[in-house]
Amino acid sequence: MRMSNLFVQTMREFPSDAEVISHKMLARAGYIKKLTSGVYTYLPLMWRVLKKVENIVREEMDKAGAQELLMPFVQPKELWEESGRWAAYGAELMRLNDRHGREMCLGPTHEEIITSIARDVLKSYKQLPTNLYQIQSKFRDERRPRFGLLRGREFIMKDAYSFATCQQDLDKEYQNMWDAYTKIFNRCGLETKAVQSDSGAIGGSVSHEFMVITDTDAGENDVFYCEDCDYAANSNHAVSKLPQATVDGGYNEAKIVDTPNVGSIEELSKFLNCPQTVICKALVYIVDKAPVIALIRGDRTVEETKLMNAVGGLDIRIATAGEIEEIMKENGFNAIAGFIGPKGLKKYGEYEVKIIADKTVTELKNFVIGINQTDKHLVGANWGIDVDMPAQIEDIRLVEAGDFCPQCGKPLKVTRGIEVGNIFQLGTKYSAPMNAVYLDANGKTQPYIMGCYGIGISRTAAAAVEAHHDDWGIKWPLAIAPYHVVVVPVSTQDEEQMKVATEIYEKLLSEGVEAVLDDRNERPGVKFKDADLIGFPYRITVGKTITEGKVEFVTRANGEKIEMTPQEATQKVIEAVQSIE
RNA sequence: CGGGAUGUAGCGCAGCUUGGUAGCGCACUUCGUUCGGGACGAAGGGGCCGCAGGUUCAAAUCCUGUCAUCCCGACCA
Repeated sequence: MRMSNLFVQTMREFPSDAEVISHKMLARAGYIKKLTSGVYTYLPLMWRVLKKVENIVREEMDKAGAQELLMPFVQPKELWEESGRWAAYGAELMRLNDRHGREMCLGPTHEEIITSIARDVLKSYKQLPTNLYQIQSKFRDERRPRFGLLRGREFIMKDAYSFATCQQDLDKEYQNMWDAYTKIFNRCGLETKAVQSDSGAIGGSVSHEFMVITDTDAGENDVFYCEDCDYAANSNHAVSKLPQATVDGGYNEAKIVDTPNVGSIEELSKFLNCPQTVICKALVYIVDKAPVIALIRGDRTVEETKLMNAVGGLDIRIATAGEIEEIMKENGFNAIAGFIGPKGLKKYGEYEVKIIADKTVTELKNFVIGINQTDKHLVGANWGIDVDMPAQIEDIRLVEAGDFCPQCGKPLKVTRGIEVGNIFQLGTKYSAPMNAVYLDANGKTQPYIMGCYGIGISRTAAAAVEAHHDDWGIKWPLAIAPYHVVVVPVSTQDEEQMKVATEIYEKLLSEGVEAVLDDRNERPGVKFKDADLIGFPYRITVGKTITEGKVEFVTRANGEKIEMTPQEATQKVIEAVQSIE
């Protein structure tokens, strides 16, 4: 490709609406163009990158024994009602009507479709296990699209679904996919960490996310991991052993004390001159419209996903001041947030008040707790005497750096990660309600044991930019770069330079190297800046030293510049390209 | 969805307070000079000033509404 023909417009400045580095770089270097919020055109350079990521994914999936297909993007409501997700999925599902008023949606994921296809074909245990995948655009109407390709509403995803007759086969396929993912991300030039995660709206039990570790804003997930063993988990799922802490308040007797305007744990701890660890904090949540009181030790934070799962809900939020007021009133109290306690809270409208205690509060003695009276707290409380121990005790706390590893007891570290892939064990979550069954060896019908496996293709490409860039631009890993090399004649007016540059370029092309010849009549500075910004892994500069038979060979990844002959430079690129897996 | 901000050329912005022929830099076209890290000069092309109402002799500017975009909080590839 000649640069003069390449469909690209680099910009001197970053677009003002971009926040994270991958978005800034990709927009400025002419890879993507926003159409509307969270929806981007992949311009020719970007599309080449995406196709490379796709091909790596495709090769490894095929090697792992999965078969590719392509399912429709538009899907009928009926299938989603079979699985129960038409109601459960919420506003993120892009719904629309066809001309007959039939309700449809744009596929955010394809469990329903694949299950309906599988049940028509996979009728015998002899056809199992099997794994089907596709690479396709997905649509999710995100509450808040941001970070460019990292959180678009429309994005490209590889999604795979496995069907098995038993848990052992699912376990095997799960491991098989795990191994394939490790290879895929390695080949893309990305270091990933597999972390345990919550399985969220897709459902199921066991799941892992593949995270690109990056301590920047672009990493939307907190990952807790242990350096001494293999434990690693998303913060929404992580558990830990707690460091030693005071749990006995040391009060001789239970009594109600005035705590005027002392609504926060920090203030309360100062006011009473007691550690935060001897306070039992009560937080009011609304889970799918039902009220839930979460009890947790004062120094700790509730992990809302864990709480939501403990209740079995799909949506969680902290209650508003107004809702708290109503709940209090309905149960004969009058208190504001900061003075809430579990005692005496029974109902809210048609719902019962659920009380969930985190494990951290169960060991408290002579502790401090709210009693649903504004400006008052009970000190010296004990379970079973002053307050009933809640029936449901769960781990609902957010792990903190410095907590101890649940496996080996060493301190946990925290970092941020970009989730580029995930693997789930679904079990019969879809096959059972959708009556997706096969006949086993005894002629009995059984639901498939399913798994699903996703990779964000466009997100992976963006994550690669997050992981590989500098102030001047992108540093693509060779395997997913849009082109392998740019050949730059310093002056297009100089016949000798142009001649040698063109020869190098043509030789590279003939050897299967994806090369660009920067034949623009621009000053060298412009060409170098563009080369760095676009991120060609290699650059061969043909300048004045060509009279001595030398060109400059530049490696973008490390900035190394070496003088060599045109033949040597050409050979170096050819070898590098041939060494790509 | 709640809170905050912004919409003026492909990109980055000024102009708005105090209404009066729509500007600057980059990019683009032509000519000339330059030529190893985003050159210089000259001459050009490109705007429903987000959209719709209103006030006014006159609106990018004032008023009302609306739409869009971005940022901060709860979800996920």
